[in-house]
Amino acid sequence: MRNETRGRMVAGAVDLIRRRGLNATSVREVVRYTETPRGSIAHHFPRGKQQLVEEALIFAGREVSEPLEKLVVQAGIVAGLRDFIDAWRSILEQSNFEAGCPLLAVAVEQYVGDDGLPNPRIQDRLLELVRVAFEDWQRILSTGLRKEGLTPAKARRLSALIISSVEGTVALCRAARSAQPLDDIRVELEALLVASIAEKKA
Amino acid sequence: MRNETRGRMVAGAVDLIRRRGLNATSVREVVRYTETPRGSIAHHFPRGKQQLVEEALIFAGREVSEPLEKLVVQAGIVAGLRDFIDAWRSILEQSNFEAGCPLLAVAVEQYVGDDGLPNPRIQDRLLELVRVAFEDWQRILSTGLRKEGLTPAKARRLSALIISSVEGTVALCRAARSAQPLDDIRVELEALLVASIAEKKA
DNA sequence: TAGAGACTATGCTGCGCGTCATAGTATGGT
DNA sequence: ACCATACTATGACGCGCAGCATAGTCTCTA
Repeated sequence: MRNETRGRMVAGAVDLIRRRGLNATSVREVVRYTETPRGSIAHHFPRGKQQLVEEALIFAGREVSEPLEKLVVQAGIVAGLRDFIDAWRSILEQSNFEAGCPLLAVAVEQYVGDDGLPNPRIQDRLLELVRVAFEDWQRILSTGLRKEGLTPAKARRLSALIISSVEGTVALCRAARSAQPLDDIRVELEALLVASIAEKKA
Repeated sequence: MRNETRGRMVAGAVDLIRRRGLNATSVREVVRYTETPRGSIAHHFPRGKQQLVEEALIFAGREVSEPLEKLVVQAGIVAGLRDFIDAWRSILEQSNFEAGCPLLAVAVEQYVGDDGLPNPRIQDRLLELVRVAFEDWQRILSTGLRKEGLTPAKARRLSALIISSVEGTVALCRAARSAQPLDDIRVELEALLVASIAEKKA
């Protein structure tokens, strides 16, 4: 009967990974945090923590890509960029600069199992999910840029710059406890986009 | 007494945090990894893991800023950027895309102590060190940009863009197991720098 | 050459972890 | 009424962890 408990657990895992990172997020903590029954974790996620994290990454990726795709298609790449950045600013400010991007957290850590050793098998699987999510975002931005007349290569490079600089800036903002870096790169990225589009149209 | 053990421990902590992240790096693992005596950890770092990590962050920050400053002063900002990016590419490729930036790792996680809970006191101290290191890098790049005639505000924004995009890209490269994103942003960042400088001189 | 201070060896405590096993409860269909 | 199935409750197991304490060893100097 597809209970809501499962969804709460996934969303809670996303939120904890955002804040603490991958290895600092234990399944027991997810259970406490979401006030869900501890006994249900093995029931809903028979493959344990690995499965919970996998679903969290997929969920987190979609949470970004779905609204982004809608906006880029409807309002164009510049509006899409602005919204992309604003969304991250909200996450930062509403968490008092304690929350970041769960995908970045997984990309920067290595999964270490209960034996205290990195598990390459699981690590590869998680990185694959991170890669797919980032590629998805990049595809969306890239498509929007090509609609403005940019070449595929230029669109690929610019969308890579957007994603990596925003991801990096979110981390910088956490360290600085300020959204200033986000404002700074927003100005530069917008100007760069506008210039690249104008140049192509000339 | 000129003991090398201490230095090996700090360097080992840097390397492990680079690969695994902050919370996946245990003091005992540092000792195993560096083949240093376990009993010496409490001797050289009386404040325990916190102190070891603090020194690792300072060390890692300097490891970047010192060669960067030299190069920017001697060869200018464009050469500095190129070298900055090349250095990160080396770290990625020589580790088979398993190592990243230890500062970023700390910025993205929360320090969780042996009680399994985040420790805000220690977290604040670590974030402060990360902030200082990033600010140092930014100061160096910013100074190089102002020497080319850019305004302070523009120099601040561009240097923020450089640092955050490179940091973000290093993470993306780990997920993609490829240096392609780094090449992509290098092209765009160099073009942006050259254009910004030329525009100012006109 | 003897002693002091720097360094190393090793075991203990208490804790949280992920996983598994077992038992209990609720609910919907027949 | 019954029972299968979905879900929840709880405890045990073995592990690695950080921190600490105690005892042993080395080395430089006085």
